[in-house]
Amino acid sequence: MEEERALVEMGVEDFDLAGTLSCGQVFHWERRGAGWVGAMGDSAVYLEQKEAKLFLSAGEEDRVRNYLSLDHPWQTIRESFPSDPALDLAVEFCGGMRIIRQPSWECLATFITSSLKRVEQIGKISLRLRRSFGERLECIGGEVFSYPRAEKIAGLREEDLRACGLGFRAKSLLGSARMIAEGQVDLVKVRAMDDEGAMEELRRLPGVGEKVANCGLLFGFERLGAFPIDVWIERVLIEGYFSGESGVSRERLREFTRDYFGRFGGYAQQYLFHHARTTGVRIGRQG
DNA sequence: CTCCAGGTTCCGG
DNA sequence: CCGGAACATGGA
Repeated sequence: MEEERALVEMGVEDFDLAGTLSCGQVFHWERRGAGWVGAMGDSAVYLEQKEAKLFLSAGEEDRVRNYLSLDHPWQTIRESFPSDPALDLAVEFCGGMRIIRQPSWECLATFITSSLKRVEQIGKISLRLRRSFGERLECIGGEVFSYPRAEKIAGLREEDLRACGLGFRAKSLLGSARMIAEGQVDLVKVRAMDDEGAMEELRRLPGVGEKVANCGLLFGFERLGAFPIDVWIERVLIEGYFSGESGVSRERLREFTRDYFGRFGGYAQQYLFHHARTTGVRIGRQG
């Protein structure tokens, strides 16, 4: 078919496309047939994996390689991990999953809208914002939409955002977009800061606390040592590393995760998160 | 109908 | 510094 010719093939090693796109680090990729469609920033692309081959929209090879972090040294990362029952299991389950390079604003904005929402809901909010206020793009799998720029959102009203299902998060997203549009926070400068400085700067934005800032740093600024602690990771840590002890303080968890998981701690975190969430380990809940 | 979701912020002790 | 509560919305 005519469309088939617009796909090119790329060899990949130690890579899992489905896991990478659906592990909860990015929320707007949609399944289309045997593959996925979505926007990498302002570029639409179709992606499909068959074993060690990746099929993608022609002309997007370099962007895809970069976006999917195919250059990350997966074996090195894996070997840098400590060995313990919880992490060993998660690494085996998540083999080939990459921390991708998301544009910093859309990553940060998406996580601002993530608080007290399930992963599926975060995706729906992202897609509604994109369809309502983003740019329409086309690729082989159909149409997709880019994430609206901070300047675009800054010009909207809170109720416009609430119409996309944001609830109380609308105020935070709007406030953050305005601070960035006005230049009060410069994400380009954040990129040049050290981890602590970047964290401090991001937390000036409304709706950005420690957890969201860490997600931003890990997924949007390639700080692979950042270790976001959410309710899932907290359970995993307490069950797997603190013998189920109750009342482990935030500070103790922070201190433990800062050194224990090594310089690629963010990778370990995402593997633990995805494994726990996917295998349905739910402590303190029935079912 | 009730409960809860990749949290943040504000408040009182 | 710490624990609690409010905060909107939608799906189970």
